[in-house]
Amino acid sequence: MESRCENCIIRQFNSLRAMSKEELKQVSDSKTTRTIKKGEPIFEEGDKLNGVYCVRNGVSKLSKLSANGKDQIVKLASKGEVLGQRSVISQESTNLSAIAINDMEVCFIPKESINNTLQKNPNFTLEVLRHMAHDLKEADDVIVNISQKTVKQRMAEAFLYLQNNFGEDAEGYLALTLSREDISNVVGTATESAIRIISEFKKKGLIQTSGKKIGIKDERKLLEMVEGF
Amino acid sequence: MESRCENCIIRQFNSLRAMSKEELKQVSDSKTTRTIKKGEPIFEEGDKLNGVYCVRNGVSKLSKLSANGKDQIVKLASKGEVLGQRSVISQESTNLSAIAINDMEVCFIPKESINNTLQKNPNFTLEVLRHMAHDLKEADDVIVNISQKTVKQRMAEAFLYLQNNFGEDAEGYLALTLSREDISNVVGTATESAIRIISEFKKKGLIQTSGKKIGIKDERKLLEMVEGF
DNA sequence: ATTGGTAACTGATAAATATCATATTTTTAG
DNA sequence: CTAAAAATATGATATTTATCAGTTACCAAT
Repeated sequence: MESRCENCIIRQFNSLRAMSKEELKQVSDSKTTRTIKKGEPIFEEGDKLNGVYCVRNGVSKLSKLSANGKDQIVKLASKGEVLGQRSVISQESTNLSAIAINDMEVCFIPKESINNTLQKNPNFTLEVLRHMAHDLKEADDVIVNISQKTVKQRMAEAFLYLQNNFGEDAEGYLALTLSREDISNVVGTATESAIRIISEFKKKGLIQTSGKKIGIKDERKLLEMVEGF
Repeated sequence: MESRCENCIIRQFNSLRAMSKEELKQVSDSKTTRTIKKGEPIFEEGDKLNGVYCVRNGVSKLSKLSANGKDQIVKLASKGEVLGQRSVISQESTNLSAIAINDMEVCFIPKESINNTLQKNPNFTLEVLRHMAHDLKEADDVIVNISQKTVKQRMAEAFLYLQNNFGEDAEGYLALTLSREDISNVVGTATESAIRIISEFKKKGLIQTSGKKIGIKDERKLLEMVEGF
């Protein structure tokens, strides 16, 4: 049998922690759990969402496809993140696709449960609001980064970001392994350019690689590079 | 004497319309009005804000300065927009500066009034949340635009944006006149590049200029350019 | 009206980045 | 295990964009 939201640890990381016992019970009764295989979409750009997805396991990329077939990854979401919130709140179709980077387990919560709580529980609404304020700040920072930093700086930043947010494995490689293409889509550059810079960083001893895995060897130099030295 | 918020038409355009009579009265009693001259800041990056600013007149640019002295304009805010909301909600210092593009009149509303209402009036909170969801969506779109479109495409888009959001004057020039530097900071490019593209568009008959004023002559071609034809 | 300062503009060049072609390695499907 | 497909890698080149240098136009203050 599926576990109940009331006992879910994940909840501690997101706005659902501001729900009352009764509200959580309702959510738990209406939720369904889904597994998504690596590479499969949870939802796609333009979809009308009937609820939100709470990530229990795995990582999803939120991205938008352009006319020329490239897509830009706007955010990487992992355990505890709630996907589709914005779309449900503003009652519009999503502007982003959510695609699994590795195998995932998510809980689908129908929008009625969310909207209901938004109407009645100011604490919950405020919590969601705080979360969104944070996301907005981050998005603004990304805008400034992309337009003011070079590809090399953004690559360095991306590795540090991955280290800070997803950690490292026992051998010192980044715990979240992205394809070169995904890396280039996070950074906003051509795949070949990303690969070239990886080679360069490796040659300079800033990082090490093993297959597609990447490990940070000289954090300080990477940081300096981000700052523009 | 200053006008009262209860009678303020501006309010219709922002989340303050969700306030109750009593809440509005409190806001009105605690607010102060300020005029800001063209070029002057309302607040600057890193400031701790003690409240929000409701724009009554004029236009402000929200931007962030980088180490190398360039700044990126993230948003243009005009009549009805509330500045500093995010910062007050997340209780952090602002990550953006707000600088007047032309002479402005703004109402300062102490954060206590806002926080108080956020705690007590779910409708208001929800309204603010909806607004922020919209801003976040726009920010995501900007990210994708900057990374996937050429400078030329973004320039074309900027002119159309200015037309749609600020309109035209009697002679068909964009009602909001930005300096070439501000245009380049919206688009995220070097000032010289922006100027060059303006010259090119003019030569091609897409726009016309008169001093620093710019008028759109061939909207359809600009649109096609944005789409990548 | 003159002057000084700033913004707009233009050309030449350099630097950054994308694209195309192709080789090599890794992964996947049968 | 092996063939085919996909991902990674690298070189050559083209394109885009930034930078630097210098000129011209415009506005503000005496």
